[in-house]
Amino acid sequence: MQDKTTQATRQAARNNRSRAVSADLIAVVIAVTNGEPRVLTIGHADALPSGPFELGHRSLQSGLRAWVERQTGHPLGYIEQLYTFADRDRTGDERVQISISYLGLTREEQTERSPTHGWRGWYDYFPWEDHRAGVPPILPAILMPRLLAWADEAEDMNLRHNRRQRVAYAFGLDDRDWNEELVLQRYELLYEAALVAEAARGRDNGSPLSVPGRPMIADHRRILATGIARLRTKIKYRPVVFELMPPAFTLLQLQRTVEALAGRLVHKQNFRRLIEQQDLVEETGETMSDTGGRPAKRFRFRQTVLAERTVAGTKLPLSRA
Amino acid sequence: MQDKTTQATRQAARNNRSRAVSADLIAVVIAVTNGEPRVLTIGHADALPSGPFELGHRSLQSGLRAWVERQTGHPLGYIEQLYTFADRDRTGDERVQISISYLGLTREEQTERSPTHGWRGWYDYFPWEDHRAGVPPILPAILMPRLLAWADEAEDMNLRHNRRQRVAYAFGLDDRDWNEELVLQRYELLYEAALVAEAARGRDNGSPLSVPGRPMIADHRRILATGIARLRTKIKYRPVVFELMPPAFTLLQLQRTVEALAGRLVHKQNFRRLIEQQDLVEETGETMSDTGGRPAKRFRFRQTVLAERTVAGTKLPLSRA
DNA sequence: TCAGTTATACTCAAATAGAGCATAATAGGG
DNA sequence: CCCTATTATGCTCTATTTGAGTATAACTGA
Repeated sequence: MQDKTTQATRQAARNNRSRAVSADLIAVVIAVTNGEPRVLTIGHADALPSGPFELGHRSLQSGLRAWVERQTGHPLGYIEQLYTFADRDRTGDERVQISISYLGLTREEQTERSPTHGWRGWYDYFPWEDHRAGVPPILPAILMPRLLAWADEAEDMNLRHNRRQRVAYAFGLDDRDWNEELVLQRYELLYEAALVAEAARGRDNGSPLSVPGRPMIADHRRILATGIARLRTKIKYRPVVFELMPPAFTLLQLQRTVEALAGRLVHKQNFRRLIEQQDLVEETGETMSDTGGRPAKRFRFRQTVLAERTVAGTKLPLSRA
Repeated sequence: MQDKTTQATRQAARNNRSRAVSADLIAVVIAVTNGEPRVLTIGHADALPSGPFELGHRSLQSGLRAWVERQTGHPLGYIEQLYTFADRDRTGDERVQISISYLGLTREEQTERSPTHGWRGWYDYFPWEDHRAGVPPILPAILMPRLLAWADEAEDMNLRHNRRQRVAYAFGLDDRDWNEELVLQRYELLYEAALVAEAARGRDNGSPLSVPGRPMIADHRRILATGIARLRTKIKYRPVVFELMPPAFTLLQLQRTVEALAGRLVHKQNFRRLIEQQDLVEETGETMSDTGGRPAKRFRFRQTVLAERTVAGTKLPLSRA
């Protein structure tokens, strides 16, 4: 049934030339604890869990789960693929390295401190991304002036104009709104403008400007940015937030989690309206009287919505204020 | 700066265990010609262009471009990554095969017929996906009865219920709307229910039911479904349709292209309203008097929107009728 | 009992989306 | 030249959806 062209192609896939490939699995594992989004790291909080895809692994996903558990002891729940990229291995040999990155969502267990891994607030890496308490001072004070200076230092007029527009768009300048999804674009601009530590590595320019945000090894911070961007996009149309919630929760807790992820505040009443009218949750019957004020009903996620609509829709109101 | 845990991890990536990996690049290349979406195929229109990622390739993308050009002579414009998956190589050796799939958008050049490749309407592979002329007869006549029968043949009550719900959701039964984005979910249901030819391959069940849609080798039809789903989703929030358009076009031509992709019709006046108010296009000044009726203005895509908003938004009105 | 705080129910207006009507500008056939 | 068919284009109208604000309700702690 298979024809010759096809056979030839598939045959080629098995011959020598493609042998020098190794595949790494890299995990961006997120939890939200006490209203802060956190990422699972290893080393000195400067690396994401990762390891090679091996013959023993039944699938990419199971290989990833195995690595994360081995390195951090933390079992993974929900995971989804982020992106695959290839790098010529920098250590000199002819090997080509393929990295397949995943986004994982869990809840941070009451685990012991460990020297080999830990949870770290993601805004440590991206301090300019948290707009819950208004625009972070670092933006107008440091980043924007430097970004604009970088844009203006371009010789070519078109390049200058292009840089300015990209900055304005990514950082919501002029009359534009801040778009919390553009995490990756912002990181890349900062990288291009050499305003993150990673940018200095390859080069020999000796200007170690004090530069914001904790760096990571290799391109791990970039991968983290990709994961954050994906998550910020996805919570708006899929019920993934619930992967980060305990079995029962109040609507305010749910709201705080969404706000933590989005890095911006939400209109409380509208948030409730949207959640309720979508039938995403049901009351447990209990009520919580924790932080002063009227006790809140507790809810649980209606697991059935996952069955009903495998690709269910969820909407979240992210106000502009 | 790097700590030991990390070094050890990255070291592991280079040792023996991960050596037996080869990476394939697979392309879903789409064009829209005469109001029909078409996919670039090789062989007897039963395979997607693909080939191994090799040392000579500068990047995954350039490797993909090289393979597509070599196999089809067709240069690629816009491409984006779709998904990466791994299979144990079925030919018996211990090799693990990683496939990285891409979506490419171009325009079909006035090329010669070729025995080794060609363009094929994508609805040949998914006849149930074209709802432009109403619900395709194949759905009520063949697929729905068989799908429901498949759901009911489950022993377990919960499984039965779950199957029914998935079918109802994916195919828009009862009061639900048809959701054109669920291409992959529908294909997977049909696969599970053994209603596509590919499903019979691994098994020895000898019931070669007449089954709809042209099959492809391996999992290529599944990859194509992934690409179609991605494209149908993406045209709603990114200005990617224009990659498929000639330099100048009328609004109706643009509309027909969108309809071809979405597999459903669009409200003409609202379509224009949306396109125009988003400043996506500008008049060329010319006018077309082709198919009877009042001549239409010709437009071109405002290339600057790509610069203005690297991740620009686009909205399209997909009516329910 | 009062002040502070959160929960929850509603109301209102602006923006968006879905549909339909009306008019304009062509080609082609009596 | 007039009439008909056909597509282009401009506008109106209504139902929804979204963003925001007001008004109560139900607790805790002083």
